[in-house]
Amino acid sequence: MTLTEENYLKALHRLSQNGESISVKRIAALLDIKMPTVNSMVKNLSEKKLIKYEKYKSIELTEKGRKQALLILRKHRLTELFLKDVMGLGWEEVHDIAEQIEHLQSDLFFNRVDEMLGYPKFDPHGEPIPDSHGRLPQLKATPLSLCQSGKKYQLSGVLNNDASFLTYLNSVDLQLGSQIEITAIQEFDKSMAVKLNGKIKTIFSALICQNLLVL
Amino acid sequence: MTLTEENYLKALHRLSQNGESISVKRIAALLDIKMPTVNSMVKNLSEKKLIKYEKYKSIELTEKGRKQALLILRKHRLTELFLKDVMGLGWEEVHDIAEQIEHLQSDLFFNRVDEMLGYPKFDPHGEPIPDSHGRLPQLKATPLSLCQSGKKYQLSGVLNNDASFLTYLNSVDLQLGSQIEITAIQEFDKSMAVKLNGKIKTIFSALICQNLLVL
DNA sequence: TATAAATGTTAGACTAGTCTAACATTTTTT
DNA sequence: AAAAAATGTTAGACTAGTCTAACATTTATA
Ligand SMILES: [Mn+2]
Ligand SMILES: [Mn+2]
Ligand SMILES: [Mn+2]
Ligand SMILES: [Mn+2]
Repeated sequence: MTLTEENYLKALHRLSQNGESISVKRIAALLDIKMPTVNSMVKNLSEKKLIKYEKYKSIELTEKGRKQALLILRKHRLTELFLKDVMGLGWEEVHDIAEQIEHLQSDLFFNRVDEMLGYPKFDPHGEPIPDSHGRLPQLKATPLSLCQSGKKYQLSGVLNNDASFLTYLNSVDLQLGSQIEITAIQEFDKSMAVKLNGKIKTIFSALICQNLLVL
Repeated sequence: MTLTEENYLKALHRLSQNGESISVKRIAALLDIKMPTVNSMVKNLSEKKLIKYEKYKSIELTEKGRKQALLILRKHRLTELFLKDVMGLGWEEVHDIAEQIEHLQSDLFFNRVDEMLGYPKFDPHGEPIPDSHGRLPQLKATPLSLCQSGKKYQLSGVLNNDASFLTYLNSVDLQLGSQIEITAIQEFDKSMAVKLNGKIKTIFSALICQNLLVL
């Protein structure tokens, strides 16, 4: 598989995550590529039996395609954790580098990464790492935006990996495992007053709350 | 620069090493690509002022092209040392992976690699690592094939990075820094009887001797 | 020095991946 | 149900990188 095909497969997998059906339009938007280009790649992936496709119908990954996607995701997430835990980079710095290293062809390399990290289950953003057969454990964290006032939660993941978001979390000392107590919820804009790690008090906008996963 | 252009530049640099002049034929042979393909890439690199080229004349890297080549070589060699010293791979395993990682675009990544390794000067095969300005220290090791009988030397580099060669050296416990004593030289085939690390006695063929650099 | 061999170049074709412009189908709105 | 909007497809062009076949130039040999 080419690097381009791998990136399409990853996009396809991501779009199939929230139950919604996959359209040419959505793939094009996610990859910032024009629809006719996507259309021709869709035909190509279909010929390779990586997706199920009929003209004007919505697109689905085949079992084969889904497995391929998950194996690339595995390399991406292992790499991110390696960059953070072994090389000491911040969780806001690792994604762009992993986006390149995920295409590396070397079992030797990734097996060693996996081994050095102690066969980890989660990446630096709390996302589960598929196993070497492409199996993905489901996790049951909920977005902070659906949580109740007065209760205490633990940060278990983030749904947005933009450096600007993660750097903001750094600035309020929030990491995976940090405690978040909701002290009040604003009716009007759904913003939350929170106490972090029992210390910092601040306000989270609705958008921030939607992107924080807690247990 | 594209990955392909980077690989051509590296090849050009390598061919310019032993003083010989660079021909389309030699580039084609080294990269296992046909001459007309090389010809068109040569025109392309020439337009980008990375090489000096006139029809039917021999090819030279410009200062700009040479610097680019050395910066890629820097990434290659830093990566090889990282794979060996940080990740524990063997010197016979690192080249192929480095061939891929050398094309990564991330100063952050390579600066961190450099830092973790303590700003090293040599790669796992004894080759000097160009500095971040593309400057390359010259080293004055000599091939074992030019050395004298009865003297003791120290292995400082290898001129061949094939896994088969390096694995052979592993099998006789030879690493960078190992002692090699020449006990006799065969007139007929220039093979050498050697004592390694004061222990193992064996015979090195002329081809092996040509590929070992010593001080 | 004339011929042959080696090397280099041009021309034209092909694939992967991208685009724009035009056309087709499906979905939504009126 | 008709018209309009949204979405999807086709056709055709372009670039990077590769190839083969044919032609040109330089170098070596007789
Ligand atoms: Mn990521
Ligand atoms: Mn990628
Ligand atoms: Mn190497
Ligand atoms: Mn390379």
